[in-house]
Amino acid sequence: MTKERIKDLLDGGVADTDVTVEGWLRTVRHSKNVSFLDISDGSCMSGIQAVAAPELANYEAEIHKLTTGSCVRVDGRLVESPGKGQRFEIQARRVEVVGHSDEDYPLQKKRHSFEFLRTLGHLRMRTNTFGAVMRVRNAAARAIHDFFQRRSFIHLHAPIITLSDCEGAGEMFRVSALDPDRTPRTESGGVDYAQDFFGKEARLTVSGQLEAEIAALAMTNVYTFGPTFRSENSNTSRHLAEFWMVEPEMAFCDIQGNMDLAEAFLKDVTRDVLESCPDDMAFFNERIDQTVLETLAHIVEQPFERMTYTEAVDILQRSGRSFEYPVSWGVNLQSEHERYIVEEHVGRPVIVIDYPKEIKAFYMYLNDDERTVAAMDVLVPKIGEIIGGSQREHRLTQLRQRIRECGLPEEEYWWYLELRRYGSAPHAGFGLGFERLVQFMTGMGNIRDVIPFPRVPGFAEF
RNA sequence: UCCCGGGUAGCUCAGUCGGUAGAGCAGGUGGCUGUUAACCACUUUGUCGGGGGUUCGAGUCCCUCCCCGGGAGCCA
Repeated sequence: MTKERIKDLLDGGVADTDVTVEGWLRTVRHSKNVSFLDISDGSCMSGIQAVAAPELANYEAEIHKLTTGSCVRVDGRLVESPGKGQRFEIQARRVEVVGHSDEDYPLQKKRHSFEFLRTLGHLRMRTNTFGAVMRVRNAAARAIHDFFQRRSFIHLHAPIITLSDCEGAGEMFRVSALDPDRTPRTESGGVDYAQDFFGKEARLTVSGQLEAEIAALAMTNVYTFGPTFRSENSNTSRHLAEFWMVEPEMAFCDIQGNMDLAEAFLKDVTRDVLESCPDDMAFFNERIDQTVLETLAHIVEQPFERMTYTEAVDILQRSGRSFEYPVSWGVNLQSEHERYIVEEHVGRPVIVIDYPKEIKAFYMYLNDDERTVAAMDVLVPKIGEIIGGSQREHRLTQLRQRIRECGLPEEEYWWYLELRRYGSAPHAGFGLGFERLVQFMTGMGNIRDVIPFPRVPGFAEF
């Protein structure tokens, strides 16, 4: 008698062997002479059907009263199913009710709205969709580590708590051990953070990039894959207050090498997930977004288009389109502009580089034209920007100049500047929002449904 | 944060001109059946998102707040 996961039974089970499965009932169908239990253990899309006959000792007392959501352990014989709809089923020899489910179990056999399921964070993973999301998310995470490990990138654990507001990448959550009702004050009346836990004002990280640069200038190629926090009041289907970010950083690398890595990364990870989760992906293509497999095939098969910001502006201006936000050289590309270029003009992913320095961060490499920086955005259909990155400014003089131009306090970047004094090297990297990648690969419309426990303004339940 | 659209039974929704609320599903009871979101009959269930206002009377009209969705901004 072997205890196996349902996935393994359906993939490689041998008929007429004894098996044990443990899981939760998706549905139950009781007849007078037989009960059908659809058991799922989360290991794969489909469950397995167990058939229980009235001869079983606890049939009347327990089995016949089983309801959806109950947890059971079934010992029995794996047999070829005489019924339609499944290859194997289990002729139960023993059905143990591990955990009874009350009759007000909120998950029904019919389809639920994702909004409703969001209020059931403790149960929604038992549904088809969230099970599939969790498995694809897992496969994508593994694919990401595999991609970098194959290339000898070192996985860097960047800090969660940070003292620097460096990047200015967004509003940050404060971290404090002070009693909020009795905060110590300085003479000028402000909070005296010198008395706080770290002796300074501390926050949750918005990016591991600057720490990744430290590591790249010692280990050559590194990547971070960890949680990131933004306290912006963003109420959209693409933003979370807590999300996971992937940030590779490479020494001896310029914007071209950065683009090459980003493209290879998306292609490899996508291919990997398509191969490792065929059933889940078929489900998403059938029930969630009927173009998702086609879109992903494009990612894997077709080369990404590459263009400069200046060329993108030119395309938009000559498109004959009237955009809500007019296009001119120097303005940021809006969602509508990115979508036009990706979905209508090119029809496949696009990498845009060399943006005006005024609309990009201080740390980006100043190009020879002294008007643009070596920034890079990877744009994909529907999601828009999925990757943002740049070649970093590794020259001390230029970096100092840019910090001044951006009105940032030089002293707070002392270590970042020192990296440019002690063996600086050209380096580049990018950031990828992991949930946006999962959204893109599953076709799920709302980012709150591709993370197990979403944190957004006004909501952090479960 | 801004602009739209919503919030009615456990879920998904309908509710006409302002006249005191309905369907399907789920749950319950009974029946039937190697069933597949099973089926058939009967049946329980409502602070109509909260507060205020207009009115003889408000699910319906007005104000306000909260929440959800779509889009935008910010961004990943």
